[in-house]
Amino acid sequence: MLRRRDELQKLIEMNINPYAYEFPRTAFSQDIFRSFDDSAPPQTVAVAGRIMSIRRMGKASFCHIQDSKGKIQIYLKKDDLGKMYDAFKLMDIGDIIGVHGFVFRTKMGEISVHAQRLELLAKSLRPLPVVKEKIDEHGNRIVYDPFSDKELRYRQRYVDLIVNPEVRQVFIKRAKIISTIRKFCDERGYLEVETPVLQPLYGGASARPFITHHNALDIDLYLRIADELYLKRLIVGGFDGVYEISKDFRNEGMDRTHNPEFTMMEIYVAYKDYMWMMTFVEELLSTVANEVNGTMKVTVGSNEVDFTPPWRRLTMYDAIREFTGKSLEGKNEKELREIADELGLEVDQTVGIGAIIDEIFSEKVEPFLIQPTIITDYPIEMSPLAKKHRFKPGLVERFEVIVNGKELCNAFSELNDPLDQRARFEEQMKLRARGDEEAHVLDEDYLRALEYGMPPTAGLGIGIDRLTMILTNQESIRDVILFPQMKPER
RNA sequence: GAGCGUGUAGCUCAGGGGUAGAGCAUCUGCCUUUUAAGCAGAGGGUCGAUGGUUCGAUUCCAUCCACGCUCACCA
Repeated sequence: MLRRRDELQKLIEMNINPYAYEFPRTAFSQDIFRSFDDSAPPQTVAVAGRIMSIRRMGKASFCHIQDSKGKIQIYLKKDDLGKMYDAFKLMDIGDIIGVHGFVFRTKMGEISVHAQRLELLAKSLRPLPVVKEKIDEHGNRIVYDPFSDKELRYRQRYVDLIVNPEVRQVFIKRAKIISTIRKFCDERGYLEVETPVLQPLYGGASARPFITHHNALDIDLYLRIADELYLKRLIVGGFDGVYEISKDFRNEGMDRTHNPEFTMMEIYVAYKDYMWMMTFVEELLSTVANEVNGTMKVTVGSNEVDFTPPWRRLTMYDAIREFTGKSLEGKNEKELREIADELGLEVDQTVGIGAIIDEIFSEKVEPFLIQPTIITDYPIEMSPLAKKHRFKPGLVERFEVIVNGKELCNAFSELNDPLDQRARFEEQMKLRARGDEEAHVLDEDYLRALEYGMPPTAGLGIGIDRLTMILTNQESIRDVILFPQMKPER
């Protein structure tokens, strides 16, 4: 750092502004490679980027600069640059430069830019973790001593992005996923809306909220745990389809698949039911997979996941029967506990039928569903916002999409009977009174909205972070969130 | 929240009760087509923090902090 300060001072003394105002770039690295032609006259370009390596040989040097699309080699000669070549001697890996020059091919065959003019655009004062690499005879990129410390990578994501180009690709894909979802929904006429992040009551999911305080009103507000209840209010208001892609916040543990703030896409479509939504989500996710990776198939860890529709659909009971040989249909709580016991599962004594079934499913079925699978018809106890099944008592019209052993989407035929909804909320309040901090809160205004009448509606939620994990083959949510939550540095 | 593990130079890592090591990076010199450039030389560390044991601790012990993995929790 001190040395670089000295260099900075010397550059200033040479009458060079180390922090330029702009640079008239005409080309990116990759575009130059694409358009290069050995037989054509040399093309003049202006490129800019960060110096990533330097090879000095007295009165001539090579360096690689990195721009947003890749790297390109620059050849600098004292004969061509004069005073600026001396300035170049004061430049380091990490500095951002602009180069005017012509494109040529070196003796070693690398397409490079022969610098005719050099400008310093930003002097770097902090040494970059230098990653050396070479391409072996098979064309594989070998990286020596990569910048791999996860704590540093997450805390200083800017450095991670500079040094680890594959990280950049993950976030480019993430943006593509979101823009594809948006385009897909817009094309079908659904309206993108924004609903409150700060809510006087939180709802739409089972989770503990973050609480904050509004000074002027002197009231506590909650950061939303879901968008659901506000979006359905908009269906009451007469929109045919509304969707929102936004951050939700849940005040719970963090691990490989959970970050306290995460991105959710929710969509509600009037006059549709969950059967319609199954086809919708198949089309949506297969389109997204195809747009992002150019194929419906994606490698996730040691599995290959194929999003080509149609996906397998089976009921939760059938899935449990298939994977455990046990039939849960019509069983009472005592019988279910016995079955759970036989399967070697420990189920808390206080929980009800729904939770026992959910436990069996989560442990014995879900992890083994690798290909996209639609699991339908969940126990009513777990789903206070879903409509009762039209002919299966005790169940609701709900489905989840399981991919690579994890829940990716959750959808229902939305409950639009205000009296039933009130009864369900009251059940939740009883759970809350018994100490379940994650039980839903009764929302009088939401009930009032339903009392005005909500058309039959299908709703869907997709965890964008988890979707990104699958489509980019990342095993931690922290690798698909630019700035994941960390404890403060001390 | 629990268990296990990690923390040493800018980065990646060795080491080990007696004042600290490598490669790359950095600095100096040579080098006008190099590419993990090369050659010769040099500098760089509160060994995560705080206590304890010891003549002596970076090393052993305890506590704390941060991170990772697994589990628990979690739609």
